[in-house]
Amino acid sequence: MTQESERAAAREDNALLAALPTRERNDAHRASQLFTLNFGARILEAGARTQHAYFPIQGVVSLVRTLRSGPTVEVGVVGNEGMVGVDIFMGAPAQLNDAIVQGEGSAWQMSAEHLVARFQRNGEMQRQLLRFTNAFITQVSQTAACNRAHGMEARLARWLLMMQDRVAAPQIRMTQQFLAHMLGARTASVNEAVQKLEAAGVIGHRRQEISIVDRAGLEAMACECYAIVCRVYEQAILN
Amino acid sequence: MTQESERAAAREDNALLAALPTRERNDAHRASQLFTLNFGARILEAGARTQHAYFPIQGVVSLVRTLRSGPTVEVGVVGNEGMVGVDIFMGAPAQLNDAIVQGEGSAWQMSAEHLVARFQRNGEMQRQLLRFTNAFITQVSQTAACNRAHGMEARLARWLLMMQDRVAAPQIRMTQQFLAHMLGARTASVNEAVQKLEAAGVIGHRRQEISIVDRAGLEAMACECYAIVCRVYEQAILN
DNA sequence: CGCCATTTTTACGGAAACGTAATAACCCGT
DNA sequence: ACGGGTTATTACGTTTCCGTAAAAATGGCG
Repeated sequence: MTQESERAAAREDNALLAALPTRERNDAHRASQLFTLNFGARILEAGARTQHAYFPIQGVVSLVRTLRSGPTVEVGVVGNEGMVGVDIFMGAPAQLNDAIVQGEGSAWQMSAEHLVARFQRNGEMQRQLLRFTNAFITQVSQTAACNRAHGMEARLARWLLMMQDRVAAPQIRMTQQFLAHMLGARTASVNEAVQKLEAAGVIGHRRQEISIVDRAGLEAMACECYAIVCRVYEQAILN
Repeated sequence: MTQESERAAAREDNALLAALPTRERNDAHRASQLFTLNFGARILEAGARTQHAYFPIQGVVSLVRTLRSGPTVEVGVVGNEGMVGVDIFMGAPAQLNDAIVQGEGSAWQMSAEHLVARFQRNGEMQRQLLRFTNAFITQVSQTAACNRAHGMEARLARWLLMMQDRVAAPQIRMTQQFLAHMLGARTASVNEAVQKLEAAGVIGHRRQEISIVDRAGLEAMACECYAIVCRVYEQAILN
């Protein structure tokens, strides 16, 4: 089996579920429904009790915090490698992030009750969920530091790379306005950064779309945070 | 029992352990040693396998991320209400934050093995640990957004308030240099902010020390993040 | 094919923080 | 009371990003 087909195969199921023993995996599937991730959909709402968890098969979900003072900031991003709705099994009454679909695709949707039941069986499912949650904590930590220390350009480069890893396509579709919401900045600032990256020859762009032209070059312009988060997820998924 | 003495009583044990049923609580104590939190001590090291968890009784521990590019940034802070070393039961090989003692005091130190064993008993201990971890995720998320959106002055005010809640003393001792490391800024920038807060009459300060003069005033100058994180911890600790 | 709403790009003054580094204040120990 | 090292403060030019808003371009639809 080539690397190519392995990658394709991996995208046929959520990686977290795929890592389960066959029996648990089938059980998880039976307890779930396929759910379409439509661009822009808010699948979790800040402040509301979380009713469902989502295990993305394809597509990307951003966890976004809206500040009273106005701006919104993305604190983490979840794709095939993880799940959305950790608060369910963490015993929280609610969570404070919105979860917004960034990249279209599909996900397994599991009710809170079903998820809790499976978590409490203390098996591989629990183990995988916790490992993922820990990796997620690392991602958010890194974002916290990154937001303090790194400039727009490097942060944009990181964001594009993380997004591409999860949509597995050379182009990324969204308005710069939307991107600005994710990065917690002005549209104009994002635009400036986009143009700098383009001038450097690492990305191309047109209305509603950015494409990665020179991945290695883009990685070089991204902050260390990209590599760090990648590594952490690799470790979390390996058994 | 007055509120005063209740508060004092609460500080005789770590709140997370104190919330356990007597039997589990005693068991946790037996599996732990009292550990002195000395100012500046690094009780967890980034990249190293976490050998011990710490349940602060008094004192404060900061979780700090060091970026390759130089600066250090605090991503979260833990006191009496929580514990340090969540990665142990989250099944991680290591974590990427340093844990540094910010406020002197003491803590229960429990070995990773003991903690894992107790976590896996699936009882109230597990439940409390997970609830705390979720609150901690919220804190880090908030910090991520805060670092992007709020200015030095507001962030400093928030930091002072959070620190004071955890040391339960009117003064906070540390150099502005140290503070700058926490806030991920220059000493000079911190100094400027300190002076502004002092000019506003909400804090006083002298070498190695900042004291809170007008708490309500300071709260008014802090960003929303302070109140949000407070509320989340309250909810996590209530059963 | 041209209109129109959306999206992108440009513009400009200003605020916040930075890098660097020199100077001043403070306090401990002798 | 006097050093001397640590800590705080001030200084200055520079960069990055913000707020606001106007101008330009893009592309779908009639």
